[in-house]
Amino acid sequence: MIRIATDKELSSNRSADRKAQIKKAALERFARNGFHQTKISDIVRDAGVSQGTFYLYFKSKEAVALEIIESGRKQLLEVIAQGYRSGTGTVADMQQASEALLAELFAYARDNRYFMELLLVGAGTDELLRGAIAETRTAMEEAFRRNIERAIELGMLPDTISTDVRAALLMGLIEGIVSRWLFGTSEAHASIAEKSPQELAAATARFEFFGLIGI
Amino acid sequence: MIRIATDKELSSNRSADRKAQIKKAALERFARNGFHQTKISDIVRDAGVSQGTFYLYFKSKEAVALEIIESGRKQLLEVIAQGYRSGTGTVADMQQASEALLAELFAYARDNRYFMELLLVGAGTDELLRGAIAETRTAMEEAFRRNIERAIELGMLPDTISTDVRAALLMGLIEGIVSRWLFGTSEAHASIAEKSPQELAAATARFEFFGLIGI
Amino acid sequence: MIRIATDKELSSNRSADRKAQIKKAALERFARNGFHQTKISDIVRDAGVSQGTFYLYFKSKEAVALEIIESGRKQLLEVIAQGYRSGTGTVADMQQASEALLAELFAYARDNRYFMELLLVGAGTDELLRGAIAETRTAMEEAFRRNIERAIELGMLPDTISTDVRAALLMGLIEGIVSRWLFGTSEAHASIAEKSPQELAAATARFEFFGLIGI
Amino acid sequence: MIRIATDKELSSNRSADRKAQIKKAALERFARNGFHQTKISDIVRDAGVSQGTFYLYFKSKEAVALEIIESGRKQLLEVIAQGYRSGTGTVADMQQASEALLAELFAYARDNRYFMELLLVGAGTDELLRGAIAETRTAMEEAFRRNIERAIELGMLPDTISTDVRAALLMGLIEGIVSRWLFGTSEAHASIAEKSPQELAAATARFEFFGLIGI
DNA sequence: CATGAATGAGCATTCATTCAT
DNA sequence: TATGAATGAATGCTCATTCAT
Repeated sequence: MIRIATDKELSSNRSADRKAQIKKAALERFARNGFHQTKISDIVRDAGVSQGTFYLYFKSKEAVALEIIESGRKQLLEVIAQGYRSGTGTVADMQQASEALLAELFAYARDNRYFMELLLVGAGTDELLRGAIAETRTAMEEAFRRNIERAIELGMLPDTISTDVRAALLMGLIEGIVSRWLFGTSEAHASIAEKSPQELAAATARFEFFGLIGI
Repeated sequence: MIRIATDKELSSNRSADRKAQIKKAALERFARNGFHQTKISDIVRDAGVSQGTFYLYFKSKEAVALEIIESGRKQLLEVIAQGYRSGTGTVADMQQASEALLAELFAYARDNRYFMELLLVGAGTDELLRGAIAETRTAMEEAFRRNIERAIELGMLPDTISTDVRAALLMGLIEGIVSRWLFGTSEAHASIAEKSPQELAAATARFEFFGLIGI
Repeated sequence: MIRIATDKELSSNRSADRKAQIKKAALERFARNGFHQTKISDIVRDAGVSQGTFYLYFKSKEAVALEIIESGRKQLLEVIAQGYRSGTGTVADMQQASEALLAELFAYARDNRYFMELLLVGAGTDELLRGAIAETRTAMEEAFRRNIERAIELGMLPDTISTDVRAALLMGLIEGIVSRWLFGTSEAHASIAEKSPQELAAATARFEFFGLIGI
Repeated sequence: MIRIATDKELSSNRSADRKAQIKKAALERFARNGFHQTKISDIVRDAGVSQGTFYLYFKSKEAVALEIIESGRKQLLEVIAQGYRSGTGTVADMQQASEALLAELFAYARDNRYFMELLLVGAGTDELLRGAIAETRTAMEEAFRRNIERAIELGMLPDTISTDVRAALLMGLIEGIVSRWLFGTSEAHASIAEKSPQELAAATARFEFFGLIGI
C-alpha cells in the first residue's frame, strides 16, 4: 500500500532536513577548523542555505555546537551501555566481552569521525563547549569505572590499585588509540590507521588486561 | 673577586629577562584561556611591558607560542632520554626502570603544568600550533616505541602485537593519566589529583606491564 | 427586520477588523518601544496574525505608522474644531470657552494615550514619521493661532506680542502639561498625574490668560 | 612670557582634542539622525579618525551619547543656577529677573543647538538615553519649581494653583518656544526663528507672568 | 486571503600589528 | 630599546520583506 505523505509531514521533514544539514555542515567545520575559526558564513555555504536560515534553526553558533555534542553524547553512551549487557565469567570471558564492546565503540568512532575529533582533539576553547565535551568524556569514564568495580566485586579482578586510577588509565588507553587511529599525524600512526575496529579492539583489550607483557 | 658586568651584558641580561617574562606570561595565558582567547594586551599586562615591546621580542602571537612549545619539547625529551640510560635485566627490572622514568616525567609535568596543559589539553586550533604540539607528542611516542623495540630485541617482551600499537597505547596511558591528574574535572579525578608522582608512576608502570589483571 | 449580511460584507468586515487590529497593536508598540525598536514580529504576535498577513494590509512598517498618525490627526483636529464653535464675549467667557476646549482635548489625550505618546514623546527618528508628526502638531498650533487672532480682532486680547509667538507659547503649554500628565517620569509629575482633565484644563486656562500671577 | 608646552601636555591635549572631536561629531549626528540611525562609521568619518580609535576613547556608542548628555546637563544647570542669584523685589523685578535668565538660557540653547535638539526633539528611543534625557529635563524643571516656591514664600506670587503644575506649565512654555525657535518646521515658526534671544525672552517672560492677556 | 519559511543586507565591536616619538 | 596611540579588517546576529504553497 502506498501512503501519500501529507503536506504537513513533507514540510516537517524538509524542516528537519534543513536543521540536520546545517548541523552536519557545522560539525564538519568545527572538527576541521575549530569552533572559533568556523564562520557562520562557512557553515551556511556548506549547507546551502542563507545566513538568516541558520538562525531560524539555531539560536547561536554556540547553540549548534552544544546540540551536536549532546547528540553525540547520547549515541556514544548508548553504544557503551549496550556493550555492558553481558554478564562475565572467567577473565577470558571478560576480555572477550571487553573486546566486543571496544569493537563497537571503535566502529562508532570510525562512522562519526568528526564528532570524535571534536571530542578527542578539541573544539578550541569556548568555555561552554569545553564543559560539554569534558562532561561527555567523564560520562564515558564513569561507565567504564562501573564495569571495573563490578568485576572486582565478582572477584574477577584483583583489588590492587584504585578503580579511579584504573578507569582513568583505561580511558586514556581508548582515547589515545582512537585519536591515533583516526587522526594520527606521524608515520607510526599510518600503520595503525590501516587496522580494522576488530583488530584494534583485540590489541586494546589484550593490553587492557595483560599490559605490555601480553601473556 | 667582584666583577662588574659590562653595559652590554647588563642590557643583554635585561633583554633576556624581558623575553623570558613575556614568554612566561604568554604560556600561562595560553594554557588557561587558549591561544585565540588570549590577547596580546593580556600578555603584556601580565608581563608588565607595553604592547610595542612585545613585538621587539617576538614577531607575532604565533611566534611566541611556537617558541614556548619548542622550549618545552626540548626539556621533555631530555627527561625521557635521561630516563632511558638504564640497561634492563628482568621484567621486574624493566618495570622498576619504567616506574623511575614515569616518576621523573610526572614530576616534570607537575612542575610545568602550563606547558603540559598546552600539550595535552590543547591550545585551540591554530594550524601551526597544532602541528608543533603534535610533533612534540610524536617525538615522545617515538622515544617510548624505541624502548619497547629494544626490550623485544632483548627477548624481555613477547612480540605479540605491533610496537606501533603498543607505543600508542602506552602514550595514551601516560597522556590520559597526566591529564586527569593535573587538569581533571570530574570527582573521580579528585582522588587522582592527590597522588604523588611516585604513586602515580607505580600504578601506571604496573598497568603498563600487567594490565588490569595487575598480577 | 433582520438583514443577512452578504459574504462580501462579512469578508470586508473581517478584513477591516484585521487591519484595525494590526493598527492597534502597532500603535501600542510604537508608543511604548519606538518605531525602530518595534519589530513586525512583535506587532503580528500582538495582533494574532502571521507575518505575511501584515503585508496584505500594509505596504511596509512605515506605512502602518503613517496611517496611524493620519487617523489620529483627523480625530484631534475634530476635537479642536468642535471646541471653537463658541462665540466669545468677555475675557471671562473666553477663559471659560478655552477651559472647555482644553478639557475635551485632555480627555481625548487620556483616551488615546498611545497616540499622544507617539505625537508628544516621539516615535524615534524616521524621517517620514517625524514629518507626519510635525505636520500634525503644526496643524494643531494653527488652529490655536486662528483663535487667538480672532480674539484680537474682536478686541478681547491686547495686540502686544506676535500671534505666532503667542500660539507657540500656548502649544508649548498644552504639550508640556499633557506630556507630564500622561507620561511624566519625575515625582513632581506624580501629583499632576492624579488630576482630572477638568482640573488640568482649569489650571492651564488660567495660566493661559493670566500667567503665573493668576489674578 | 612664552611657555613651552611639555611633551606630556601636548600629548594630553591631542588626546583630549581627539575625544572632543569624536564627541562633537557624534552629537551632531545623533541630533540630526537619531541615535540608532547613526553609525559609528558616520561618526568617525566626520571626526577624521578610524573606527578603532573611537573605541579607544569610548566604551560604546551608548557611552558617547551618555557623556554628551551629562556634559550638557551640567552646563545647562549652571546657566540656570547663575540666573537665580538675584533677590527679587516687586513683580516687575521678578519679570525682569526671569527675562534675564531666559535670555541666557536661550543664548545657551542657540549656541548648543545640537545638544538642545537631543534634549527637546529626542535621540530616538534607546532606554538609557531616554532616561538620561528625562533626568536632565526633570532637573531643569526642579530648578524652576524652586524659584516659584521662593516667590510664593516671599508673597510675590499668589498661591492659587499647585507649584508642580505651575512649574510644568513654565517648562512647557520654555521647551515649546525653544523647539520652535531652533527646530521649527512650519511657516509660522519662520517668524519666530528670526527673533533674538532677548526678544524671545521678553515675550516668554511676559507670558509667564501675565498670560495671553499680557497686560 | 493567509501563512511562515527563507532571505541577505546591514552594523557594533574586537584585537593583532604598526610606527612616530 | 621602549612606548602606546592609532589602525582597519573581520564577523556574529537581526529583522523587514518576499513568495511558494
